[in-house]
Amino acid sequence: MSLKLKALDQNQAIEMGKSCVCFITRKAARCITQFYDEMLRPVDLRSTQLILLNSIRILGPVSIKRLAKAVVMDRSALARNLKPLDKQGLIRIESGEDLRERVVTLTKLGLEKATEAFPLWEKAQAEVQNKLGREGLDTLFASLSGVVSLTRKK
Amino acid sequence: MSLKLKALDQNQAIEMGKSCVCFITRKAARCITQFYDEMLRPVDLRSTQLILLNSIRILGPVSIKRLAKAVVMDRSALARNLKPLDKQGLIRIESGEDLRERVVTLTKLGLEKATEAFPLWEKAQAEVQNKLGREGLDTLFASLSGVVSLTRKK
DNA sequence: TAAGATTAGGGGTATATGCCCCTATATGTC
DNA sequence: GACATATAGGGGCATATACCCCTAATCTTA
Repeated sequence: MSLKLKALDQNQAIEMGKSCVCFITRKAARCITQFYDEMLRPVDLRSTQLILLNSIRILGPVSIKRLAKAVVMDRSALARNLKPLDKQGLIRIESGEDLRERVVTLTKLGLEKATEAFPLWEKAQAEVQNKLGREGLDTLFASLSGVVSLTRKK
Repeated sequence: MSLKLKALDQNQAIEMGKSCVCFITRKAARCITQFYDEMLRPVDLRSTQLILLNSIRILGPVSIKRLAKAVVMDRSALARNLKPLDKQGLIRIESGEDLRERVVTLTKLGLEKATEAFPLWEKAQAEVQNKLGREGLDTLFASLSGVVSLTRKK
């Protein structure tokens, strides 16, 4: 930076603090995650983990790559997040026919865990829906989907 | 769990995958964070870091506790997030009059960094606003604020 | 004022997340 | 079939985030 910029003033700072989409979105993610985490505590699962188990439940035997795309997450981050689930025996990770691939499957134990978690998730979800209202929830989804697709490449 | 539950079926799984507020919110947070991060790369700051610098800019010399409350973040998580900023000399952390407290201040270098980052942030913000529209942005904010206040204790 | 309660942070532990670079495996082309 | 290219993951590195428990400092109250 060769140019001498005028130092960020209080008004600009306040504007950033109030209107930053990244800030509000991350803040909300932290809050909502804590909320779901707390609801899921009885089954000893984090929200992120339930999300993964559930996605694996849906996508059946699935490669890391495809799963990562489905949950919109970095491949290597996903792979790491799978480790605790693997260690607990909730999923199985094996080589596929294509030897480059690793195929992820839900185990019996994993399905049981997801089954136990479901009613707790429903309760959390219902509470949120209750507070935000059906419409609030719909617009929230619409907006956030907008954010996601906004930044998706390919 | 002594009760034998009926195993989570595909429809339930799909419902969870499609409607989970936690999932969509985290997904959006990841996406938007990557977007802002990329825009901020030229000044070698992450979005989270800019958010913190900016909050410190606004709140002046501020204790960890108060800052954590302002950004709605766990105290100890915040303290750790401050470390890289401290190491880079962008902030200063010292003891306050109350010896239990640590007081955080923006340094000259930190102010410069925030100043350089501001136009980049504006650009990112403008792009998002462009895609979502003024109204989309407003509803997004309303919804997310709802989520945050929904889960705030005290 | 001394004992008990409250408050601010620190450190341990575990997860979540992304980028970059490297290796192994496929695939496509001559 | 040999070589160039493309694809799937793994590992290093750095940050982000939360919970729990512990210590130090302050405040309250008997």
